[in-house]
Amino acid sequence: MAKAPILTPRAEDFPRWYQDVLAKAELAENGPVRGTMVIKPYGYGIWERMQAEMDARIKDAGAENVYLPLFIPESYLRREAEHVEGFSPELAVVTVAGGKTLEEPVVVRPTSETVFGEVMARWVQSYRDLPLLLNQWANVVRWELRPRVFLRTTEFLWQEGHTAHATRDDAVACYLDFMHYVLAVPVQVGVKTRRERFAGAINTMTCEGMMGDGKALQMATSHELGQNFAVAFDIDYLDDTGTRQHCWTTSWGSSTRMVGGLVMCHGDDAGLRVPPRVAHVQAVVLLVRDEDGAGAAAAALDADLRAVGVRSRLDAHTSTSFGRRATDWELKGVPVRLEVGPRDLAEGRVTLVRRDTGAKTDVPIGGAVDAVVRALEDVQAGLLAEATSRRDERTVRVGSVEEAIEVAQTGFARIPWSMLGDDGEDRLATQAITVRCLQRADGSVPEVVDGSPVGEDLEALVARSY
RNA sequence: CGGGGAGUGGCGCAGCCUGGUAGCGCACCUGCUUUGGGAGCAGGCGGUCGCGAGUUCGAAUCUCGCCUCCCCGACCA
Repeated sequence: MAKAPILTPRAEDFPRWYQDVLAKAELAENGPVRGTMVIKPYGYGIWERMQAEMDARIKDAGAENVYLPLFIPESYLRREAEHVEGFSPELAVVTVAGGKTLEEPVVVRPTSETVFGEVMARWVQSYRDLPLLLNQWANVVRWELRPRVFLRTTEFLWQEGHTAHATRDDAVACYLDFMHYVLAVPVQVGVKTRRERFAGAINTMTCEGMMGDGKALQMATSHELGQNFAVAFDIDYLDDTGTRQHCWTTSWGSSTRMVGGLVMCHGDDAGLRVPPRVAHVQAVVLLVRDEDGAGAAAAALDADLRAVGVRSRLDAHTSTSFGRRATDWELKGVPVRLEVGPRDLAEGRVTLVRRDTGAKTDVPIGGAVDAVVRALEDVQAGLLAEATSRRDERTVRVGSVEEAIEVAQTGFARIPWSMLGDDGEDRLATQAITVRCLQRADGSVPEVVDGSPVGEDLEALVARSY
């Protein structure tokens, strides 16, 4: 008799499946205030891995970490007209504190361009101070009407980089490598259209990933702020001729939304599948029954794995049935599982199970550690390959807005930008479809001049999105 | 803000119409038997039924008021 599925099948109701995975894999739950989330140890462990990998890349790119305040004077936001206009609907504002009504309300940061602007204005005096490359890890608050855990929460954790340059300069491009190499999510990099641009930027670039249901998720962004914030906050320097100049600034961010993207990109009907490089538990040694020395053998394998740097965990909770524990680790998406029981030991072997394919193989106990290390590499590559082929199969080049709407029901449509334009964007919007980004025909990022991407071969990547 | 629902052990729900000992599933605790794919049986812990007033001998249930939350319609990591 077939048992009821543990999770809602993805094909039946994808959003419900997503909720089920968050609960069953113990990633997060809702907080007491609508839109807030409690990130549980297993979910936070994944975020910590993301932070470690991102932080290393940010530092490689030359940026240093700082911490700026959570509270921002309301007047700061008003200094950049587009910025305040864009963010005001989602601001949380403190008007009472210390038992008194504040003379000037204080805003809980929705992002920190304004405080960075004020700080940079003081720190930058000379062209010798440039470029100034800063980053901070922080929480931010944007009051959400339609929250979804990890994907769109009122408070979220992120990394925000802020840089100042003497000339218009490239933003840091470490996201692509991180998404591809660590998260195994093949992202499309392009520029946002005017209407999707960050409030106050002259150009916004985005990394768009395709989820398991063909919808898009913006997984990171980077903004060229031009001289807008430099003018508003007097971020000036003296150049080598002694002339006062405005800086050019950028900002770029990635957030806990990536955890949601990870779930929706790699999860299957049996639960989460975590790519080994971002897995906080890479392998679990699952003791079947503690008989005939199986317990000692399992503990030894776990220790051997950790000795070679595999993030391994021993599950010797034999008071819980084997099947239950196997299912739970599958829900959590641990990439590789080693099953150790008396039956295996009698034959001098253990059972290795790959989470991505479900394939089971018997390996000699002496070669188990090497087999796990190899399997981790295979799972990493397998997940990337699977996500890439899905993206490629579901990305279709079209020649009309009607076709684009059709294709966007199941994936991404590529349509010549000249065929779409502002009117086309309106037509798509009525179907809940948006232009995710603009690219050149070869998929490269176009140049942006005076706020508009240029090139004869511009294409719009359109899709439904989260 | 406009339309539709719901508030009952930790979670998911029934009971309300027709007032009378507060119930079920999951989870949790104890014991025994189990353990190679979601264990079984037995016994247990846990709830001033969203808040306030009213009707009544008696209110989860009927009446009135209030509060909160959820679902569907414009922008954002």
